[in-house]
Amino acid sequence: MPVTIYDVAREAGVSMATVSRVVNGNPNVKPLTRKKVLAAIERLGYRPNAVARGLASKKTTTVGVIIPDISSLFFSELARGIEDIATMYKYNIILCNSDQRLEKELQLINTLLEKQVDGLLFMGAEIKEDHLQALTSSSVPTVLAATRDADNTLPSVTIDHFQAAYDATKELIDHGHKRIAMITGPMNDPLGGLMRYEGYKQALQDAGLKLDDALVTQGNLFYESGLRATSQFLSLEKRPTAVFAANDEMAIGAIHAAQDAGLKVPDDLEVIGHDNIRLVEMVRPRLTSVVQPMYDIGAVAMRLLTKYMNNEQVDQHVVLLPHRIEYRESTRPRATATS
Amino acid sequence: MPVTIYDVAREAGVSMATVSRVVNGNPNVKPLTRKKVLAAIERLGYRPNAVARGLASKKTTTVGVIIPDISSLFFSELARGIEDIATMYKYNIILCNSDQRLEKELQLINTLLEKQVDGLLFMGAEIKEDHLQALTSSSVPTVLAATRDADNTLPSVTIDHFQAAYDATKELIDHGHKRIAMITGPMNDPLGGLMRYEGYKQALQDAGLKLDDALVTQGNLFYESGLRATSQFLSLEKRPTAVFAANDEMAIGAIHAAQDAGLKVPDDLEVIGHDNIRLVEMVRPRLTSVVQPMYDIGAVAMRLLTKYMNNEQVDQHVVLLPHRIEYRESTRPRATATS
DNA sequence: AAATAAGATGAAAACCATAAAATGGGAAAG
DNA sequence: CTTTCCCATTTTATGGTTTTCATCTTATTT
Repeated sequence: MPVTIYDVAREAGVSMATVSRVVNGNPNVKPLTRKKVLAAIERLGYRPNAVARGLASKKTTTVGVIIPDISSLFFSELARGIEDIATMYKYNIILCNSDQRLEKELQLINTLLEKQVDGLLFMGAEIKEDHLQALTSSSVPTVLAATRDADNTLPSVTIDHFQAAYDATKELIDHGHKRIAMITGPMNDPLGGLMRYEGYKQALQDAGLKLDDALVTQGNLFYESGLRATSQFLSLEKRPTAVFAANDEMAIGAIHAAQDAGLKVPDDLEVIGHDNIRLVEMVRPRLTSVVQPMYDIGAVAMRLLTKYMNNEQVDQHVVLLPHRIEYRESTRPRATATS
Repeated sequence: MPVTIYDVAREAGVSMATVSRVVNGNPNVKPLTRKKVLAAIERLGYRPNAVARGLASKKTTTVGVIIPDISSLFFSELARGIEDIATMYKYNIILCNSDQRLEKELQLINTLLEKQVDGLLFMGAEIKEDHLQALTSSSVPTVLAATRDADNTLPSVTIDHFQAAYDATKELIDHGHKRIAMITGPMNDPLGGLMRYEGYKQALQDAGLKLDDALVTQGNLFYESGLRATSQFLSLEKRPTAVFAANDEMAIGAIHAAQDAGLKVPDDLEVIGHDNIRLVEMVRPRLTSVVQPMYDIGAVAMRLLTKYMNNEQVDQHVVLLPHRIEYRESTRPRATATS
């Protein structure tokens, strides 16, 4: 039977209320009393029971995190950002993998609410009506990280995926390419899939290039699919001379497909990836990539959540973090203004 | 104000005890009563409060997971194994990053025990007396994953690191190499650092090769350090012709260092990595690596923990999972028995 | 010195569930 | 027709805190 606050009270010759005050750093305690209590705590090896505390205070200092797959480089980086900030604000994290399966996501939301989390951080692709309903079925604050719902009902932290894809494509266009392929993400993902594709299309259109459906393939974000898509591109009669991939893993697949076909990157094929995961430094040539600041997205999302949990004023509930392109050797040196 | 079990009881015209039974699937409830209760739950949108339940039942169905760094490919894979099995057994996971800092580790153990986790899963390098003491300061079952304490006091799940390193080195020896370099992990890590080094040494010794200190460098497990270590090796007068790296990231660094120096892998330099993380498929040439089944280690560790949490009989508290070498193109084809 | 304010402490209720003990009704056993 | 047993259910106690609210000290003001 573990030591309770009552035992400490008896040992110190005070009431439990006083012990509680000492433990919680309430200033209204005489120094001498505090000392006695602290001594008793030490002597007995008292360890507060957070469950009891949670029941009494209706706060668990725990937030639920629903993530598609923690073993993905992308999400694990995000998770680290979340956890770091959570720690900073004295929260713990219950981490759950959803594999982006709707049913599981809904069930997880429910489980986490049962566990009385103080807040919820949700990552996933599409946010459906079901999600919204489940997430608002209690008054627990929720923040979306690296995703958004269509109507911006919920607070969210993302980058501007349309613009990011636009910029990447524009960069390739500026390099003089006319045939630019794209390996998209799953199109049921409104941001990472659809939005990036839209940005690509828009950039082509603005440059007066016409979209060639043969140069667009939907990938599944994994290396293999980038490899496959690209070797298919390269088997075309009219090959692309540049590839924009919706994530880095596929982009690396693209590089290797080119190399396997005896082509040089970037000379014969330029490649731009997306996300700038740590992998980009571990390929030859190193991969030029659109920086999506995963860690920061996680960190900012968590910070935002703490504000909601503390009823702080929030002026912007939809946060767009800046993106940029990190240039490496999978693209040719940038055209500096020359004649 | 949320709906409580009491509200449901009133609505259904029964006592809270009966509601509790229905919610917990206790069979001793008349079908009609169960139906009434279920209807009331539905009508009121009742959601059990897991904190209250935890206080009353002294079980939280939550386990604490202390991991060095979730953003590492190695550990995130492990974490996924843990989480999958946890889910299977209806547990949730509180995930904490320790960065392998002793102070933080101890503090996390304490926090998790305060939160009344039903079990603890610990990952880290060295297990010191402090750890043991903190981990046994309560009677919460603990399992070590991918690490062990020196005396095997605690249950653990690992592979045989000595043997794994021995095998990898032996493989290179069998390829006829006389100068085999090693990039070790941090030596304060008894398993991933020291043990692998010991295995390497033993293999050399058994083959009658003598250890050359110039061919051993301590790395920090990151890509860069593999890159640096190898380019240093290659600047030696008497170059190594093969490299064994204590993890894959460093091994990939080794490959690139060789390539940057104009050498061919595996023709001029054979490289073997360790862990077989997903990255090994994303380099050219693809990396031969010692398979450390991260996912399985996590899964088995979690399974073991569930046994302890349910007071099941455990016959082996120190589990060694099998390892093997996965051959790819960074090593030459294996010598099949020829003349 | 009296009145008042402020600070320190304690007693008891509340938090929401589970667990153990008690109750009542009906069936089987004697 | 009791007695015993079983089943479904209720009653009561319990878990370990925090949180009012009341009380008692002590300090401050006039």
